[in-house]
Amino acid sequence: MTYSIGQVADRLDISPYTLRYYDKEGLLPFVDRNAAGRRRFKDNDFNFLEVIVCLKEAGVPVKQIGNFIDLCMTGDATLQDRYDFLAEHEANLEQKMARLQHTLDFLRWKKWYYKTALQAGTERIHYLPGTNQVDPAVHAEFEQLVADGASPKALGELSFK
Amino acid sequence: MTYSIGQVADRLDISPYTLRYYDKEGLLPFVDRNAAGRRRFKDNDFNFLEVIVCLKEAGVPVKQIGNFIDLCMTGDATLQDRYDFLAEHEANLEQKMARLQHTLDFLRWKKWYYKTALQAGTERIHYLPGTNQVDPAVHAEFEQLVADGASPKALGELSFK
DNA sequence: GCTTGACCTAGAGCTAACTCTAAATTCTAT
DNA sequence: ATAGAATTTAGAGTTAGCTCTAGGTCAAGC
Repeated sequence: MTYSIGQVADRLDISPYTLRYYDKEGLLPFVDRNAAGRRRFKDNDFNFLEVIVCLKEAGVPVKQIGNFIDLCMTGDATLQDRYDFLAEHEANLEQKMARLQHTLDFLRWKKWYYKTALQAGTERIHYLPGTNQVDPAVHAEFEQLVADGASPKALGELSFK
Repeated sequence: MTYSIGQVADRLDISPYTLRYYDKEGLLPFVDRNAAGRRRFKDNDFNFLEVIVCLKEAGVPVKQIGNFIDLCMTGDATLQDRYDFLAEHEANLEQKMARLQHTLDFLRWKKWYYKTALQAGTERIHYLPGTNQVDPAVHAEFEQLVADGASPKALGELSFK
């Protein structure tokens, strides 16, 4: 069974343009061509494509993905390199997710900030008296609620009175 | 207390070029200037800067961050819009983190794939007999180990024999 | 007073990752 | 058999987000 570039594009939810671009960049050396020069993807090719999509999602630049594919085409001598490559990007991704968790926490605290302002009808409730500067104690108040067991996500929900 | 662009750049680990670019894009309308036209950041400005950095990390495009800052400068009439903006990007970020978790899971299964190949000395142990195609049962085997309680992260570690 | 470094603007340049165009060919369905 | 859709290539164009250059001003230390 083989698949045209359009069929693969549909299945992976990627445009044919993008697939050809990846091919040009050396990411698809495993793809066969028919007599007329058209790409014929095999079932096994999806194993590679899955890896490419995964590494893209992990934020690995196209060129580096190309390096990895090169290792794959070289054979058993590169097994350790391929393992190391994946281990490195696993670590990178773990760090990125930890950063994003902090970002999400921050977003939730700001949501709570606006929820409480909204309920008061004005942002001034968060300002130091007589100024337009945010009172640092406001953040501390939020942190205290969390420390007392409240869910940061629920605290910011408007339905949560 | 005020701060120069260089001091702010150091503190946020962002280049002064980037800060000026953000200013040009309308992200820093709150920054004062001294008599000579140099930017003087106030302590309260860091509240805005924190939000900008957070939204950037969350993947919000610079233009949209500018829209949010505009809302902030407008006053209490936009409190609901600001809340909605943050709620939308909270949801986006939650989805993104869920996708990244799947990506991380995939990366770990592939690491296990290479760990086991490495221990066998060849990738052929994962192929269907007499072919160069990966046996789909290999992934199923990994999934079974996870279902039986193994940690996906630990399964891929080389020290885990 | 002078030098060194930080800052200013306008605008050019850069990179990554697409995204599309043009002109030609091939495949598919009637 | 033929119309229309899909595919091919080379190469141009686009966008976001910086990043830097040039030419000038300003501020702090010796």
